[in-house]
Amino acid sequence: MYAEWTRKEWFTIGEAAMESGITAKMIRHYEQVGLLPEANRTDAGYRLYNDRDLHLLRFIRHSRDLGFSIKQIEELLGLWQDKSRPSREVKKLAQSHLNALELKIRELNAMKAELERLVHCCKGDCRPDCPILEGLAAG
Amino acid sequence: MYAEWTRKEWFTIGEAAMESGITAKMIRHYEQVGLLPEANRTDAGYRLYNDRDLHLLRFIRHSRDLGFSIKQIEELLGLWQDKSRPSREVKKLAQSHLNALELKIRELNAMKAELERLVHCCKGDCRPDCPILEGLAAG
DNA sequence: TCTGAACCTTCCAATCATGGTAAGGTCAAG
DNA sequence: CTTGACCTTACCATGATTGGAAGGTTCAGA
Repeated sequence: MYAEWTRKEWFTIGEAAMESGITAKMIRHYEQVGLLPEANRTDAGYRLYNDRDLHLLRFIRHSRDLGFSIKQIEELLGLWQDKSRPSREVKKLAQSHLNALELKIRELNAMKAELERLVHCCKGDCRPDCPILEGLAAG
Repeated sequence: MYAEWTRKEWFTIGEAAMESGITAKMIRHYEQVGLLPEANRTDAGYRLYNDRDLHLLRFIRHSRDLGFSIKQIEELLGLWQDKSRPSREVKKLAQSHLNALELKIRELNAMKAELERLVHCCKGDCRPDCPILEGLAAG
């Protein structure tokens, strides 16, 4: 009955993709750019992933979901694997990304406000008068 | 005294760049991808721009500032130059971009909220315990 | 008239994360 | 033994922008 208690040990890239939520395409890409170590291979050359690898992939996916760049994730991975990191460094990195996010949000909100203003002024009927175009022409 | 009342008629690409706020590099690029018509040239091959061109460039710049894509600006320019457009079409285009903006803002705000949560939990000192890394590892 | 700085030209390449395709090898089930 | 679903590599495309290289032009000052 041992087998029933043993989890699957090795996963193909497709299975790893399903498990992690990262496409097989991107997993290969991450390996190529050095974000991931070279994967184990079968004799035929198929990539094989184990639980540790999946853990890593999930970490990457969650980092991407929060909008971290590949370069930042590389740093995060380094800190994650360094058991003696000062949490200060992680926080600094996260805070810096948070600032970038906030800046981007402010920019988009400014665009949104201005665009809303124009859109609300435009009747949107069959006639050609259009405050949106006038606004774009005038600045 | 005629000259005093006559504005400058022709601008080099560098001057047009200063006037419009679009870099010379991008003006050439926009011409190449068909957003701008081919510019007039001097005998030596230098591009020349007049007031109409500058007006066009400013329109493009304001559209970019509101986050419209090149393809959308192409459509906006078509509508702008079509004196018989129905304003409905302009409004539809603008509204669609507005929706995209709002979606993006929601996504970024979700990232921001989650990241803020993690950052607030992290002491950021010299010790290795880090809720940020734990959060990324756990999802 | 020469010279040098500040322009201009074209072409090619990089960025970032992702998607797509093609041409081929591998594997398990029928 | 075939079929279909997987895997492999390699190359190209997206979108907006930026960068550089290598070379021609313009203009002001010596």
